[in-house]
Amino acid sequence: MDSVTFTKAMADATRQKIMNILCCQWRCVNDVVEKLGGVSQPTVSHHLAILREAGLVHTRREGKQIFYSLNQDAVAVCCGMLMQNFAPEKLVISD
Amino acid sequence: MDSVTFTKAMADATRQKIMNILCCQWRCVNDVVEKLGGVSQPTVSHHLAILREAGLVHTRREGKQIFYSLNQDAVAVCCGMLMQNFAPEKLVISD
DNA sequence: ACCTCATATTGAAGTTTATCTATCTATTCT
DNA sequence: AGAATAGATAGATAAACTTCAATATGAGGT
Repeated sequence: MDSVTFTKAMADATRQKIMNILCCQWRCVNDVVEKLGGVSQPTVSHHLAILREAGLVHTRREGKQIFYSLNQDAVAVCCGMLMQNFAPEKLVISD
Repeated sequence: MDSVTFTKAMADATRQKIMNILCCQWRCVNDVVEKLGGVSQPTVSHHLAILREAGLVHTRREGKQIFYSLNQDAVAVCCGMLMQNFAPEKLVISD
């Protein structure tokens, strides 16, 4: 994944709130809708699709429900990429 | 600076190209326009303003020219913030 | 004071994005 | 098979963003 796709996927307050909700736990779509508050289900579904297409979330179906969780590995890799591209002099390479 | 401002400022291909040009060196606006190619001076000026307002570039006036360079410290800090917020389980805390 | 050069600002056009309501699809239960 | 539920998709609208041409600002030189 490239750094533009990554930053575009993250460049929205609602999406970052969703990412926070999905950080460290699996949640079904309706849980996210309720936790967010004030955002419709289709809107949440749309944001989740963007995060999914960017590879930033894991997905798992369980009966009628679909669970999402944040892909922390992807976030970490992308942050590393940003550092390499845009802060190379600040990067500490460990051996 | 918050993570939404940071990712929004970075969420554009032209802006990331500009950031690359300004990485590790000072450049005046016209240099950036020429290095980019195919983008007008006002457009570059606009992108530089967005980066400036986000605190991602340093600025220095020298006669008629204004020089810009990438603020790698800010990038590094913001990447660290993203890691803390969205990849806490991947974060290694050194002592 | 005027002219020139470098950059910023303004205003407009076209595109993308976020959001909603309404509807569709897929799964489970009876 | 039919109803109910969870989530996705479609279509519409309004706001935000990118870009450019034209113009304004500001610094230096003549």
